[in-house]
Amino acid sequence: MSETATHAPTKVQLLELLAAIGTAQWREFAAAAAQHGLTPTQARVLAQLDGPVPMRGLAVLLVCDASNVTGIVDRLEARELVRREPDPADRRVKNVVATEAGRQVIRRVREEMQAAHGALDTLDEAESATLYGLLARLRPSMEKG
Amino acid sequence: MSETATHAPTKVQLLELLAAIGTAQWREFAAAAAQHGLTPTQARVLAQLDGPVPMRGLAVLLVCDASNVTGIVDRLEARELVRREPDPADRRVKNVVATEAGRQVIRRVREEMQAAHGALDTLDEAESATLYGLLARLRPSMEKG
DNA sequence: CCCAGATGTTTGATGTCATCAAGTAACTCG
DNA sequence: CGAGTTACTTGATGACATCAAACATCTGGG
Repeated sequence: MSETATHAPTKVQLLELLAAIGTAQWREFAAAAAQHGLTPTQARVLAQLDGPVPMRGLAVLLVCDASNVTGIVDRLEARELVRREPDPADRRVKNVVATEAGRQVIRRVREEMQAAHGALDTLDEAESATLYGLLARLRPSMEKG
Repeated sequence: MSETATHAPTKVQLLELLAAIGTAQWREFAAAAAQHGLTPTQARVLAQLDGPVPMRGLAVLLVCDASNVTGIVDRLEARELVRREPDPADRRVKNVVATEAGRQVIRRVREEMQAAHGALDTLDEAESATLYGLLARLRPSMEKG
């Protein structure tokens, strides 16, 4: 049998395993970002920019102070990966938009992440589906805090 | 049986889900650490200190420059959560040991993490075992990088 | 035994991220 | 309109992170 299911793990073991995988993934992301001269935080911001996002919105997404976002976007803008546009509806807000260069860079970072992940190929379709289902059930209570 | 298995998710979806759970877990860890006046990094160091660990060893565990560890341990030592002891076998190395206070603090941080995690109670034993098995298989290739 | 090279730790310079407090401009609503 | 909220920025400060360089100590081959 698939000896996938071993004995019942403790909560702690499961949490530690999740943590280990989480940090491994984070390190890969950081490494991929670094290859393009980005800090992990900068890459994270770029990853959020599907469309225009106000500064405040970024602060919410990153769960950090708004004043922090100013600096991060400053540095991204200095490298032309991002642009600040005035919001037509509210003159207080500035919307952040990825430039073409910015979109390309983050796309490459994502590609490298996937490439590095033959990891998932060790699972067949049924297993992926099972894993996905279990994790999806875990997610909401993990995010509640 | 468990109708946990939905349709086959894409690799990307699965990776994003893992990432979401990873950051949720990280944020909880950071929050728990903060309640005891620790930065996430400081808490992470304390978590490694089951026994004496040389500075260099910490740098390896944290995957960072050795000079960085100096500062982190300086701050922990200033708060008496940690001590530097000379290594009897090699006079170059200094072993870092958690003080009693240090052990207590990190124990509480861990407790708060678990408490916050009724998350895992949504899984029955069989499901936990399955999840653990699948994640355990994923882990090695994720860490290869 | 002894010296050249490797290793462990620290210091100093620099840059990014994080917070908080305060300031300015613009919106909202009674 | 004016009081209060909201969006963004600036400035101060502290924790991480890296690199380069200094220093003491270990190690191995001659």
